[in-house]
Amino acid sequence: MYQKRKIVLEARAKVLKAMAHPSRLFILEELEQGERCVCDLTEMIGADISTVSKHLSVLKQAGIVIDDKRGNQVFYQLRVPCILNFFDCVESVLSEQARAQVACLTSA
Amino acid sequence: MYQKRKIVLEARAKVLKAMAHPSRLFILEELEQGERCVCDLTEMIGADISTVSKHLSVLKQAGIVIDDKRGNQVFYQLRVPCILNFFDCVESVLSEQARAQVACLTSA
DNA sequence: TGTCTGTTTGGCCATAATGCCAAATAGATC
DNA sequence: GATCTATTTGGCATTATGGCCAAACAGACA
Repeated sequence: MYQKRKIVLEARAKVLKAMAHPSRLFILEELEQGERCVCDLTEMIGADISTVSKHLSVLKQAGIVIDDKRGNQVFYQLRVPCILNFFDCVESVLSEQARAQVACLTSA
Repeated sequence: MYQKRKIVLEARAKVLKAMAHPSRLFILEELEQGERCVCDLTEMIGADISTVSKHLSVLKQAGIVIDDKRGNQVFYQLRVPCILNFFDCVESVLSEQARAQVACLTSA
């Protein structure tokens, strides 16, 4: 039952795992606007450039972004722009949580 | 720039992180069909029941599932069924990967 | 009450993720 | 070639995750 789907589910989990970090989500949102170089993203995030570079490599490894070296800069862009549509749903998880908390408070 | 969105992105990342495991994805797919007790899921997954219970608690903590104790069994169900719509997109990431690999092979 | 079944929790170990610094690499430009 | 800039990689410490076993807990039911 599970064994049969395991390969597929492992592949999906890998993509989700790559997205599951606030800095990487920020990068994806930013790339939704268009390509960005590592230095731009580094400045916006405010972490060490090596840290940002590693985040980008995680996203690249997962197949979510692609890179393009021009001159001595590397530009990253989304490979599959739909990736951010999901957040309507994630947000509904979060707003359900908020609603439940309010309900809990008002009933107390 | 990033600091302003950090809180929101951390919340989203938490939800994604909770989903980012093959057994937990399997659980979500299974719950899409309807509620399941821990014992059912444990048998399907084939891991220790304590392991499955912990996976369920991760999903519950993230607000993705809710539990309902009836008798001495605990039934879990999806709280936000849309959670699985996302996989059309995740699949497109994966199929892009596959396509790129084929392209790479044929050009070699 | 005793005990059986189903589930959760604590403890432990092995492995993976995060983030910084420092060093290596690659292009550009002098 | 020397050097400057942009980026990646290696190394390390810290923390989180995944999985099992054993123990605790909670209902059901004799």
